[in-house]
Amino acid sequence: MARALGRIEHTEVSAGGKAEGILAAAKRAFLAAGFGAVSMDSIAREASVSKATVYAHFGSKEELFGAVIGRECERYFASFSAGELDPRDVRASLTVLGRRFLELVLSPDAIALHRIITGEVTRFPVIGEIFWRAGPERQRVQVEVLLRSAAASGALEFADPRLAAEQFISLVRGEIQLRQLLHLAPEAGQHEISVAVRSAVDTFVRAFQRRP
Amino acid sequence: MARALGRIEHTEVSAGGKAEGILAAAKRAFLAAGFGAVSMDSIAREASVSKATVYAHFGSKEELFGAVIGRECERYFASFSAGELDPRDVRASLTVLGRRFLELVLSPDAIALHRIITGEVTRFPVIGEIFWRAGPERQRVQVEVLLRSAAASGALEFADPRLAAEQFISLVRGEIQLRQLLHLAPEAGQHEISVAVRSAVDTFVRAFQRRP
DNA sequence: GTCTATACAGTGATAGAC
DNA sequence: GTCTATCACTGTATAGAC
Repeated sequence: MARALGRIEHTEVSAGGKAEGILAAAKRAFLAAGFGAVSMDSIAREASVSKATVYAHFGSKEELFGAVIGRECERYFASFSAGELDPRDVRASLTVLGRRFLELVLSPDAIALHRIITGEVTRFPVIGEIFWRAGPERQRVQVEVLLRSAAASGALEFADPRLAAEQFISLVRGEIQLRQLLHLAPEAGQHEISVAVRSAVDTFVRAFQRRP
Repeated sequence: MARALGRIEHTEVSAGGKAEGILAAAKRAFLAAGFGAVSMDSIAREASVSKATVYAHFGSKEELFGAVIGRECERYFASFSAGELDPRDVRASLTVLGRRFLELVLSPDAIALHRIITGEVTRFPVIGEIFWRAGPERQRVQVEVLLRSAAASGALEFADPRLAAEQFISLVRGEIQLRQLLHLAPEAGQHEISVAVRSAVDTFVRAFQRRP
């Protein structure tokens, strides 16, 4: 009984063992400061374990970094979906999808992830492809599916739906993501997101509406 | 005479004294590997001076880094210009401008600069604003000037020229820049750039051409 | 200003006891 | 598996001679 209590007290932060606690601490540290500015000492301290325990679970700093990045890529972008959209009202569907996209890629964690991946891709070439497959490529595919059904319903017409999906995403992203990446704006509010999405949808629909 | 010869031999790489040589070496090292992965030792070795000389000119690694970044931002983006364009042939003007834009931002040095700035902006907040003012903001202003004259000549019409300029740049950039940033493509060839610009101009003109 | 030599802190990683 | 203590090494930065 006393032992069980002791164990419960020991798993203060995370409920999934020490490996989870280490991953959580490493995630916070890496996303906040980058790879080079974080030490294994600080991660161990933050996770309330010794440095040797960190090395018992992850063979090196690089390995721990890779585990964190792969995990976060899957976690964040898995939530993006084009489901529950009405393909007949294409304007409303594009607006909802654009809003989901912007809310995701402008979230503080996604911005931090984007920063560290582009900053460290030279040292860890593999994380570029992991990020691309989990994020931008998956998003473009989802948009493309919606555009194809919109074309089938006759509302819009595309010579190249894949390219059109890419262009829609580019319009929605605009320059607002870059401003966030560069720390030029405090945070993107709901109003700002609404305005950006509406402008993008307007321009996109004008360009691709069926002509008589 | 012998002394002069000795001096000439000593300024092997750069013609502007040791500070220039140090800056050149630091630029190559930082752009290739990032801030954290570069040591002052390696910069001094590359510049053929001692480490103490580096510190005599730049008080710290951070100061040297800031000097390199500010310099390169100015150097690269200063070449972008919207001059010598015919505002009456708006399609041709947009194509030329889009090509200039893509050739600039997809150049290996610009990609490397973009990577390191977004990667280190958390540690050096000031470089975000330096980059923004020298690059994206200046480019958007140039595009906006062209769009206003195109609207005056009657070819296109814009409710918000500033927003339209932002959207044109977003369309031209597409996803090709991100693929370069993530090391997913070896390099952007002339053909790829031509295709990307043509698609962007097509969509943009369809969205903003004057309607009867 | 420039060099050689070095101080000093901090890093990633490991050995050995429990 | 986990800890304490320690290793070998590299990093930034500086002192002192010239």
